[in-house]
Amino acid sequence: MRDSSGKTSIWQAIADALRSDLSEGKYAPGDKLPTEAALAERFGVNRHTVRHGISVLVEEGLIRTRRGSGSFVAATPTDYPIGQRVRFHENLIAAGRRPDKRALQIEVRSATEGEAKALQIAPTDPVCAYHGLSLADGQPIAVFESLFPIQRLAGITGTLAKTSSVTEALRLCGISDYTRRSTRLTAVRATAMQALHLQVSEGVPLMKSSSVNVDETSTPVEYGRTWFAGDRVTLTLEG
Amino acid sequence: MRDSSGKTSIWQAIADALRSDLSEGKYAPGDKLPTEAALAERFGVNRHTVRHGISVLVEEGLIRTRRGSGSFVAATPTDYPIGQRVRFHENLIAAGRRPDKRALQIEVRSATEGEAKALQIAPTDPVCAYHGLSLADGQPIAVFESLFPIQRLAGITGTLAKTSSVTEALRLCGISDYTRRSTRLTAVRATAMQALHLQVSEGVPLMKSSSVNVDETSTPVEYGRTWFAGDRVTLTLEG
DNA sequence: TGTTATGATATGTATAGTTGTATAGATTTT
DNA sequence: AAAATCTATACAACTATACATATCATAACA
Repeated sequence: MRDSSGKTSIWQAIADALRSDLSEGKYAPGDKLPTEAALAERFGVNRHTVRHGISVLVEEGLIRTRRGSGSFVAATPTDYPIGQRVRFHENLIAAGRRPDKRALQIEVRSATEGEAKALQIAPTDPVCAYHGLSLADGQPIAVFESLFPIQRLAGITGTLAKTSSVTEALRLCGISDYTRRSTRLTAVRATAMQALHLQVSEGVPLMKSSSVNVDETSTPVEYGRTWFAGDRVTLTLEG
Repeated sequence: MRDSSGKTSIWQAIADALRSDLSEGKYAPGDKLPTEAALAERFGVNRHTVRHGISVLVEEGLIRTRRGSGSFVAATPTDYPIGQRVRFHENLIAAGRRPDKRALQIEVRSATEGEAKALQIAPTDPVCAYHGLSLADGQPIAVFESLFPIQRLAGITGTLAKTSSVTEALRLCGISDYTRRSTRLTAVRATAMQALHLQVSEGVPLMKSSSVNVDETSTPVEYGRTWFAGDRVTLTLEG
């Protein structure tokens, strides 16, 4: 059978079969694929052969697997424009996705030297550190840490806990509008904790963004660092 | 093998995260950690995985868990000096802790041979046996049994029931001061009953102290045996 | 007032299912 | 002969679910 004419290996045939299933919309993004055991039974092959086929699609970014849980259809990468006005919520709505944020930790601490410099405050001045997770259609796309100068934004700590929206929180502190002054991008490897939150493997490349947002008087109101999952987000720069 | 490949397991990442939280002082000793369910939600993993991470810190002695109550930051070991003058209350105050005693049982019985010898009384002479629990900041640190020669200390039984303080009870019996004549230390395993009171697992190591306190005339007034929880108390010997 | 009952909450335990990894061997292809 | 492919087996790691058991706060009750 196999050796008669075709040179395609079994694992390749399985990968092709699954790929066409996906392109035909048989499984929607986020859907759970049959278990490896079920697929092995369906194709009449060993489970390892199925795994080989699946690994190809994982490599292509079409499938995400989660140990103990199953294999899932991956969402297509999200376009995320970075320009003068960067708004997470608006950006994702514009990209046709459902945005969501999850607060991981909100604390008040003193700023480090570099943070104080970015925010143009005195070293060791208190800041509100907002640690969280950004999701698109329920899939995590970035972890972030936003720092706010408390002395300029009284009460923002309590506000963040309720809204989880930076724009909203700033508005309630009297900042009706803010613009991005600077953005710096680098590529880093995911730490174990970042990988855990982003549901990727430790060490995969992330895009790290360090940015400063200022109000109408050009006074820094937020210093944010965001780590985007490289295979789920495409940063776009206008111009 | 695992660390060479650079992959950190999830439970290890969680243990690391919690450990750094503790070392950063995010949670003070005695504080309650978030529930396992809350941590599982925060990390986006199953509760069992969180439990695995927590169990590591429990093993390290950084965390104590209490079924039905929660997980708590373990208090650092209490320094307990043993010298000429040993006063439970004073010792713990000096260590910056809140002392407390809980009487478990107070009975009058006849002394055993060894007890009589230690107290220098006739065998089968009646003694007041004071069984109790010592706590620091609400956490049990020792179970003890104090024996008092009734014939020398009339009315001490009723006094103990009120004050629970050995020093106070002896003072009310005319013993204005007492000093320690001897202390013997051994290590034993916690019996089921001791483990229950100390809220530890059966079989964990305890430090057993057998001591004799004498009044100004060098007459024994108390023969005490104390079982300290090994991981919550550090006995210090001056000199 | 003090005791008991009750419900909500939290940890402990058990079982089963799923993906990840390792090892070994057989078969086919190069 | 060597490499790639596939099978077979076993175990580790994580998930999912259910239930047991301990604790705590509160209400009901004597």
